[in-house]
Amino acid sequence: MPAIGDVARLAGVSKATASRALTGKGHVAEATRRRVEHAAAEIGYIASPDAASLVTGRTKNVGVVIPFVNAWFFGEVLEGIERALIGAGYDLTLYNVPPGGDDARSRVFDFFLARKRVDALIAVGVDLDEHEVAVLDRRDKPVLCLGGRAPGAARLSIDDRAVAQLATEHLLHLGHTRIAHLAGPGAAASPHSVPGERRHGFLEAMAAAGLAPGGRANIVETPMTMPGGYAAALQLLGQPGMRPTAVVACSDEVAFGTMRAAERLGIDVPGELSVIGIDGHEHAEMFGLTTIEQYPEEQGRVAVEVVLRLIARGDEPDPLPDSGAPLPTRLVVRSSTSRPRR
Amino acid sequence: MPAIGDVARLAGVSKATASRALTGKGHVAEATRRRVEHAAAEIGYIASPDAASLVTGRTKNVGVVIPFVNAWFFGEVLEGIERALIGAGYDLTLYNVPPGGDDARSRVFDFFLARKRVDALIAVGVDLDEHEVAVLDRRDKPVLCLGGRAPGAARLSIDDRAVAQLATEHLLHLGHTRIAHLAGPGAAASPHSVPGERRHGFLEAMAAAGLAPGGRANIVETPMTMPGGYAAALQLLGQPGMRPTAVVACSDEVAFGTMRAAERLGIDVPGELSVIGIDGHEHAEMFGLTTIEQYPEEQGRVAVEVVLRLIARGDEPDPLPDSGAPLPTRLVVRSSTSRPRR
DNA sequence: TTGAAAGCGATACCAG
DNA sequence: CTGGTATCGCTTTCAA
Repeated sequence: MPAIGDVARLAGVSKATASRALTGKGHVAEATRRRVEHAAAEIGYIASPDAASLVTGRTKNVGVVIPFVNAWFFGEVLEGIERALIGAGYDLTLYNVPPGGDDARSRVFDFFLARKRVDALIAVGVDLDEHEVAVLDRRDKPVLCLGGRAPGAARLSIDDRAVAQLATEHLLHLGHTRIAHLAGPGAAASPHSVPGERRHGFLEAMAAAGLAPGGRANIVETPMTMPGGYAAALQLLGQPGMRPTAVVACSDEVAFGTMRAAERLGIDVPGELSVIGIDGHEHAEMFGLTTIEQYPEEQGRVAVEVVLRLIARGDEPDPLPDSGAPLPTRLVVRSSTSRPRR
Repeated sequence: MPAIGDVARLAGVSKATASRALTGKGHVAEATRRRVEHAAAEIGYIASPDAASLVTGRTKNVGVVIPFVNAWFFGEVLEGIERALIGAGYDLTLYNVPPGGDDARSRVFDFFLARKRVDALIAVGVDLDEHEVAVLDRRDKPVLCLGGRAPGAARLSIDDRAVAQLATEHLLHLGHTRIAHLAGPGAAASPHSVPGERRHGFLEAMAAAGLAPGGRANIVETPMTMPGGYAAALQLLGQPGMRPTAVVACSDEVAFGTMRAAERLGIDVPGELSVIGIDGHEHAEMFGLTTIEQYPEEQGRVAVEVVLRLIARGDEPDPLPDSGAPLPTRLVVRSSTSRPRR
């Protein structure tokens, strides 16, 4: 296994020069650099990142903490992050931290992330507490939250409240008045979580239309999955009487479940029930789902961009793009929403 | 940032003893060990994995190469692998290598994996060529394939051919004779790929029943996604005449798309069309899909088990469990298959 | 059981 | 622009 000394010897230079030539840091005569590079190629030299990390303190490795891999939104984000990191020459170390898995979670933060294996952390859809941030901070590892929050950490996200508000307004403008919301887990309990913000946006839009919901029967919480949405929608639509004419689902997957439940119950969409989702899921078009698109893969890309800036910074101010403006979203109207039937 | 020297000093021992006490390798008096551990805890000592790797050559890190993150099967496998690795104290470095992304792929193998950052590689659903294996081999990194193949590497997989055969037989036994197959991409071109093996199993079962397909019209290749299955099924079912009465889909997602297409065309499932999938997707129950389950998360777990054995081995023979028997699968009959209508 | 010292493989400072 | 050398933090002989 050739080391840099071998390269140096073969090229007839010192290790120092070989290093400079290979890393590109420091000045080396063009001719020398070529000789070194040739030598390296010839013996198949590959630098040891461990040795380099040991002295530089940088690992060219970013950690990603994510609550699910197998949910569309998170999978897209992860792919986006991975692509961008690889493109920048960084490795991605994956930590799956599902909600409620507190033991696994503290293990990740106190054992894995406390070591110096990563240069930074991207936390996707997770709220970090002070202790967790402190662990990273003490080691000078920048933290970037995508979607979630962490005390004192950089943060990138869409405006969840505004998005839910817009979704609701879309239905209101169509003439609906009996609108229900399928909220994510913990929406009522954690007002600053993604489900909480979306629920808030829904309520705000309803209130602004003078439709303060009597009782909470028209908000049902559900896991943000298709079977979750299916079950919740059955519950919501099953009883006749004051059945809603429209549903704001907290995610496209929940919306798909809702459409499926409607079908099961013989309720026509959009004739008898309008459904709007949030996400821009890749299946939305196929199902004709009206939704508010966000762009998770692109979000992953941007997150990497920001985090690399955070790593490289010489202490510039806020490295967030667009001075921290929310990430872009877009309403896409399809065939799952229409005016309520007379 | 405390180093092992600090721990040693505080505990009143040498670095050597501190190291032995902390790593558990080598004999240390019980009393001494406790003193060292106390000292370490007191100053918040955390070992530098880089320094350790530099001398041991082990990184406690396993690379995972996977073609998709955002497809149910692969997401499950990835979660299973992650959980098992973390449980064993290993980091997981993720490399997403989509089919056809040859540039990205060679970058991963020749740049990222050629370095000594990982102790082993798990390749999920990817075939590796000799060069790619050689890169790892030369560095003594074991390779384990899950689903795919690599020359000379350990391999774990279900029996794809038998699975497709069984799926087809299920339909045959129900009395179907006009059975179509929605195959994965490259099924005809690459007989040893997963889609290829499944296609083969389908054809074998058909031939065994004396139903050698006239023409290839009853095998359509499609991306293994729901929209893919939808489009392919529209094409397959759209023309009346010799429309099949049953479909073997190469995956559950394709099966879902097929069911959706049938619905769109007003074809009743299972009355006019039986559909069987392969995977055991978490939505299968909700859609009433008959399928052959495999257990991707569990497969991930087993893969980790094997790969850790590969890393640790003192050159024992075949470290595959069950002497290389195929991974378990199970037929689950639901409401998407029935006897053909008279 | 413990300690002293020799590396592991690179980078970076300081001279020249 | 280039070379010598200290250094990063740990593990591991080799002796005691």
